[in-house]
Amino acid sequence: MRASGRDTRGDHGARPAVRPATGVAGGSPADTAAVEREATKRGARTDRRVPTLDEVARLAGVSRSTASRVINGQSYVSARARAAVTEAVTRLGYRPNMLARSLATRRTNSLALVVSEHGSRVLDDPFFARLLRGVYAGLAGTGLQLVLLMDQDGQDHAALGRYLCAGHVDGTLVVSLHGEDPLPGQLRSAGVPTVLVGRPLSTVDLPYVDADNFNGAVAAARHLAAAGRGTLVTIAGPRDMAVGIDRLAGWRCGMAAAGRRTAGVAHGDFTVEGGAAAMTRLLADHPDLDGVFAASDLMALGAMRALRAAGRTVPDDVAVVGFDDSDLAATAVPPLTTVRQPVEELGRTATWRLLGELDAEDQLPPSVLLPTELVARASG
Amino acid sequence: MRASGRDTRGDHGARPAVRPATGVAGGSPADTAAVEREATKRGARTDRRVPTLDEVARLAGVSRSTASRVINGQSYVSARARAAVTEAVTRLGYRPNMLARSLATRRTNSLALVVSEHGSRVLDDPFFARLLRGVYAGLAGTGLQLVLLMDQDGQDHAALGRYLCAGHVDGTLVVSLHGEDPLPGQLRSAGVPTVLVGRPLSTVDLPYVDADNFNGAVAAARHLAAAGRGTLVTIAGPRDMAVGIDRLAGWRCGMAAAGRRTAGVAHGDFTVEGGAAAMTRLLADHPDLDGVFAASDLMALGAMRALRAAGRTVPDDVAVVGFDDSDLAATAVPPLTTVRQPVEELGRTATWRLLGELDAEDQLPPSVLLPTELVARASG
DNA sequence: CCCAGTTCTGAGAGCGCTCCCACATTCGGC
DNA sequence: GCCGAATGTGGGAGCGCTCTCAGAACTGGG
Repeated sequence: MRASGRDTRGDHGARPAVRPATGVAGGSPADTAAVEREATKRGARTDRRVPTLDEVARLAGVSRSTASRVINGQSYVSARARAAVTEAVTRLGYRPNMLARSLATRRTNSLALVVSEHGSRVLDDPFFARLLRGVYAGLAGTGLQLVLLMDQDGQDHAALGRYLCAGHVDGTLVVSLHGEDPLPGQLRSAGVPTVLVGRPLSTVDLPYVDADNFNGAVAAARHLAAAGRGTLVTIAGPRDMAVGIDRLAGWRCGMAAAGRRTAGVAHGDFTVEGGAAAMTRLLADHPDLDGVFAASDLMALGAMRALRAAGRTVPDDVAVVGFDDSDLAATAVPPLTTVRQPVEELGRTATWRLLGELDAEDQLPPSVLLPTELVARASG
Repeated sequence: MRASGRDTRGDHGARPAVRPATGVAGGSPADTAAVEREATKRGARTDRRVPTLDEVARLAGVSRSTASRVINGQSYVSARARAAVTEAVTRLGYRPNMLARSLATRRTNSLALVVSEHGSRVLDDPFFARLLRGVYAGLAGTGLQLVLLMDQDGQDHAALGRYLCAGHVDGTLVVSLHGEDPLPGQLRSAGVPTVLVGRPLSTVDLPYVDADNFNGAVAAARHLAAAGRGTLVTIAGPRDMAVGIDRLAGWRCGMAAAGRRTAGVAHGDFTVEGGAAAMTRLLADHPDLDGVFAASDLMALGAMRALRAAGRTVPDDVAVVGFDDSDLAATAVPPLTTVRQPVEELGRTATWRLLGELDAEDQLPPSVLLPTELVARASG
């Protein structure tokens, strides 16, 4: 028994009392036996049979068809039959088996939000929380269940695609695509209605919803150039994501339009640490820099931390502009000048677009771009 | 068409060019039409028929049984048949329909992680990111898909239970239970293998895995009492969660054991803001306080912010002790003294326990409590 | 009282897959 | 050459549900 040596209790719900400190680390649960256990062997489910529609019908003294009609609230059912079935349902504690229903109707009433990113990383970025809020808002009142899927560590990336294409969900929202991810192509060819959040890099024929990253970055460049800063650098996002590419392109374009050149570019991974590291590199290469545009708020915060550590003040020595306008931007010290993108609306719009797809509405816009705008605060 | 007035583009994947700023907010996508649209009307799926096992078998010139054997990698298949089926599968782009397979096998090869909390709130708390990491670690190599489910705004809480009990998943991990949530009971009676993360308040006969909150809080009390602080207060968690109750009980017990009494208790909701508000209240009631134990790191950070705002220094004027030992604790200024709970291991252990349940292993511990320990840093 | 129209009901054929069972082959050993 | 075992294959009955269709049971107007 693997749990030997670990403090265990069976008195569920009992009020805890002072006990000797729990100790004894014991073997890690992720031991070899657990790892080698294959999925195929799994599944000796509780054998307590769950009641089926047939049993309900028999108990109610009607046919399966009539029972089904009652359960799905259809008309053309006599009051007597309806009462009998309702009674039988509660007596038996019947719950319709969704799998069987879905198999027959070809609908699951659930959608997936896929984050093409390792799970643990996702939850650290406030972007996803906001996006999720938007998606939920878009889903309100539809009766659809949203399931979240993320890359798992011990599992190849293709498992996600297999899951989605196997009929588990009616539609898919894909966010945070990297490089040439095969996922959109798979979904496309499997005929799973899909909307991408964020422009894909690969040319896949799927609708997407994105913020206008390009023009947001143009605005940032224009702002810093107009502020009379001399040596401007940028902390760009990953090279393998459209959002990184677009913001860098916009920045370059805005700089060019203002007749300026970019002194230096460093790439970060949208995290605070990445931003700080990039800033440190930029400071080493361009000690005279006095303005920086970071492609995300988190990276801007990291940059500010690195600047502070290097003895520079913000905004006096160096102006900092971020991107996102997350909650952290306004509460930062000093408050962060940033480019606002409507993240909730991104989620809501993508959801709404996907629902349209499911309803086979025509006249749907192929893709949608939502406006971004510069929010000037104290940092630059 | 609802999207009228919004900037749309069809040139998927094209490099963006400078465009006039996107504007025109347009009507919110979550308009009435979208809300009233019922789930039942949904689902005109792409009509491109997906190939079935029958078609694969026919193309390969074998029976459905043989085709199935090949696809599931069983033995007793001739090399010739195997090759023919493999060929047919790729030619047709066949993907097994999981719904049908699950219906027949009564297994779905997926587990749910249910967060009994509104989605948007979840992602703000680093606890969940760590827990998720642990769950993924526990799942590595099993081939099981994890789906995340959270409370949705426009949907009654029961929808979650219905989803889980309807055969969508083989097992469920439930975290962040509040009060007398009916969910565990539903899962129990539906026979869905379930492990709770965190002690439930209701007396439901389900195994749980939890940190030793009680003794952790005892240690915090002992620590503050031994530090020679005179007036000690605590910021407790929600009254409707076991984790809140247990930490408060532990604190009280530890204080009593040290022959001290608690000057004041304020409840927070585990967020930074809640912690700050609670601290402000406590300061008003007990201006002479010089030590505070917050039931979470986030609340401790909020408390530190409120203390700073009130002109108190940490730890000179007031000692602060948190709970969790999240990443934020070590990087806080000053670094936070806190009670470490092994969150990743909590996730790993719960997962491992659930896998054991699925494999119908006997000798499984009913419930497990993992040790906590005080980590002394500068804040108190 | 008959017949068209409406309301109600049940039989039965799927949905796409698995898996048991029976039947065909092949193989090796005496 | 014969027989049991090992190996390969197809038929068919489910899994639990939906949904069409045909027919039964009521209406009520002429």
